[in-house]
Amino acid sequence: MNIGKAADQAGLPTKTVRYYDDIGLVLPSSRTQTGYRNYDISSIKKLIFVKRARSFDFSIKECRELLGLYEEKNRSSSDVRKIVIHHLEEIKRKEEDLMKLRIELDHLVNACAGDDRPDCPIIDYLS
Amino acid sequence: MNIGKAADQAGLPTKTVRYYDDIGLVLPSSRTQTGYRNYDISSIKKLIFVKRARSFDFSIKECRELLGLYEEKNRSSSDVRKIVIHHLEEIKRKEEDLMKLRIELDHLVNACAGDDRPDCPIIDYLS
DNA sequence: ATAATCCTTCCATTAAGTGGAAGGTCAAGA
DNA sequence: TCTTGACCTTCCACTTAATGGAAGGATTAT
Repeated sequence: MNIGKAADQAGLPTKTVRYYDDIGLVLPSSRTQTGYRNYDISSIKKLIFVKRARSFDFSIKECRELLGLYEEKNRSSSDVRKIVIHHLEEIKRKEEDLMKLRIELDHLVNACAGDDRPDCPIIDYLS
Repeated sequence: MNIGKAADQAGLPTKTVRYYDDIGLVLPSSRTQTGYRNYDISSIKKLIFVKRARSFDFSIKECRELLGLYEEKNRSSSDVRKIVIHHLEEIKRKEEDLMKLRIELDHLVNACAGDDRPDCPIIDYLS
């Protein structure tokens, strides 16, 4: 399958699939004599796997590790779990940070009249 | 004041202050004959302003707008408020996205035994 | 005088792609 | 057979908001 079809199957932009090849994340199964990338079912499954993992906000580095475990048939599920838990902690941390920001910004917005006068508690707060 | 002192006063790395000059966000008040940047009180206040705004996760572009309003003495507070509300919406959106991710990942982690067997609902889910 | 500590500019790197240019390939129709 | 259009290729630049380092000039302290 050509890269365009493969990208369609995986639901990824062609550019991204090419990029994943460039960085050695998901390689095409072969190349034609004229240099066209070929993707077989197995490589397309890997593209889909990466797409899902990315949608969970796993970094490319983490996707690489997960993909390794995906292919490793005598993996330990604990290895997978470890990566996901680590990522989960990261997400929780970010979520808390955002919550704090939201609360502070909410206060500022509520304190600001938002009219045509220059007096602004937001500007004051940032000064 | 030299850039090092100014950076200290603002609580920013020297590199960052130089970067803010490069992108025209906060310019030094002058330069010495030999090219050293000079920062006066007013420019240091701007650095501090930007530092605070960045800590609220405002983008450089937004900081530029806020800084413009900070300096504009006959601004309308509604203009400030508009920017902050927009940013707040963005933060709320991100927060919700993260919450959804966290919940899904939580489910996956709980479903995974995390032992030395290869069977893994997480991998299955991503496949 | 010289060493230490500043400062300067410029270039590369980070993450994860995206956009575009220049050019090669392939399949279909006239 | 020629050509047109839709593919495909590689390469380079750009995005965000800095950060790291190299090479070299300026200032300060001893």
